[in-house]
Amino acid sequence: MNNVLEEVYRRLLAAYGPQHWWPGQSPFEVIVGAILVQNTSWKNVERAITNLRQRDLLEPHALFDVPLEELSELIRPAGYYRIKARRLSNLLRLIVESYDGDLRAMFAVDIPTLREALLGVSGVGPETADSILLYAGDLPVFVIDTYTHRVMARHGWVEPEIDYHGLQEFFELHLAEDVKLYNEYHSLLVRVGHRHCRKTPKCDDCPLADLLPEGGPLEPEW
DNA sequence: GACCAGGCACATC
DNA sequence: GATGTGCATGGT
Repeated sequence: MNNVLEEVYRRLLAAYGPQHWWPGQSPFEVIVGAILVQNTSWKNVERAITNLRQRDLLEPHALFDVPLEELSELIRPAGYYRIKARRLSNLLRLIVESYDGDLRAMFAVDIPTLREALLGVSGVGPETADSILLYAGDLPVFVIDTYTHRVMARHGWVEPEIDYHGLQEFFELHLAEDVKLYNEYHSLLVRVGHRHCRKTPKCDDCPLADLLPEGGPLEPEW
């Protein structure tokens, strides 16, 4: 434990405990959730997934066969439901047509190749792709999101202008390559970001408060 | 009623 | 290449 990332992780884990992200769900449910949760609270996503589960649609072929209009109604509670139905359909086409719906086969592909394939799907960006690789595929890929960026930049640990790949590299270079660690770390960053690192940060009683740079968090207008 | 939520693609300059 | 905008429901 000799770098700031490890210290931050220790504190977050001590403060919040394991987050158990995407517990008890199949890899396919994680994939569906990764699309549905885009810029949306998980609570809303749960309702949508419940609709799919009730109809036994949490399987690649079954869900791919649902007409787009019907699919969009089922996922409506998740918001952006028309665009997300399209995005889900795009991703399902890859899974069904390239891997015959076999997720084990898909995740057996080497990481860079699979990541590129996922990014080739319209509606799958870097965070969604990496969430799928880490949380559904159990592959060692560190997921970056807006909170990750905010927490790291506001504490002055990275340049605010750093991009997705740069930030991802920062984590992957300074941490042991460990799926469990990547999983827990990302979820803890979302947790602390949700509570404290908002547009108007509440830094009192934040487990990272005393690690703030002189003068408080940088760029508080984010 | 404003603001926010585990992004992404596309238009415009 | 940078910046702005649409997408939409549900909770605080």
